[in-house]
Amino acid sequence: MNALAQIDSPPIDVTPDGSDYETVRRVIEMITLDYRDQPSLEAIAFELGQSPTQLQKVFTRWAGLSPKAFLQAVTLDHAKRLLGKEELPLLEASYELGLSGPGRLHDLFVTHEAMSPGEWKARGGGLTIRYGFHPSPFGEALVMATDRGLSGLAFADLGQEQAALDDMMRRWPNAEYVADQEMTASYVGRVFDRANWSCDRPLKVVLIGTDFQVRVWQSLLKIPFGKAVTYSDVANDIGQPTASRAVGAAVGANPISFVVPCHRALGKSGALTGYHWGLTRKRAILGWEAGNA
DNA sequence: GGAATCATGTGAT
DNA sequence: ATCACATGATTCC
Repeated sequence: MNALAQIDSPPIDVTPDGSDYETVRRVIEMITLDYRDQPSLEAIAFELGQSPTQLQKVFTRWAGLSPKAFLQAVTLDHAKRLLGKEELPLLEASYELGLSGPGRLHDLFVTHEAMSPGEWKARGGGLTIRYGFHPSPFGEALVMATDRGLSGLAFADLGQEQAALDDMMRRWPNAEYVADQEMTASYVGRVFDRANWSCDRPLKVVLIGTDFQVRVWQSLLKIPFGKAVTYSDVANDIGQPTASRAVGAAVGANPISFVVPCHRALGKSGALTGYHWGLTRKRAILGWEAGNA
């Protein structure tokens, strides 16, 4: 092999193929679980059966940060910095439930559309939802879409795909589900490849939830890339300052992870309080954003 | 710094 | 009605 062979993978941007994530996931897990004894890079590499340099390389390619810098990026200290910086762009054009409207709400250009109350009550009845699994930078992604747009995005660790699918199907039990990898594949490229983010055609997203939930999710969409807010910030933003706990519940019910950036909601102390698809993944996404901001 | 405790709004049963 | 929460503030160690 010649010297060029080692740059066979394009250095531009993160590869959307999910191959690095399993490694990264375990590193993050070890670092945060045993943060008391601060395992060295060597110790981690040994545990994973890899050489330190190899590990370093994989991690940096994935995160845009060295493991050390990454670790720093997910500490309380840094999280607090993400918080204080920017207020939500208070109450920009509000959207009526059931009405659709475009808006520049995310670095990923998104138009969202909410279900009408009637459609919500039907629990997905009369709706056809197509779904498929695809590798993503954060593990296997389950993508769901109606003919109106993206309606669900979930993550699964290896072997947990069925559980993720069950979880998602429970939300709209009366919908008809059709496996359709081909159809969902187009969304994966749009969502996980940043090169496609700020381009011509906005990503269409369908918010299926109660009135309150949809308001919370719309609020989340306003948080810029690499920034974060607290649950009470969101509560304020939707005009119910005492409802921060309810906001937490609604954030937790977010069906379109990553696109609706529920990972950018933190506790007031800056602590990562919870994530439906695992705290490790929340750290991973936040850290990845820190490295790619 | 925690741990315990309270007020709290929403959504599911 | 009642219960479980991805909260937050307060009040103790």
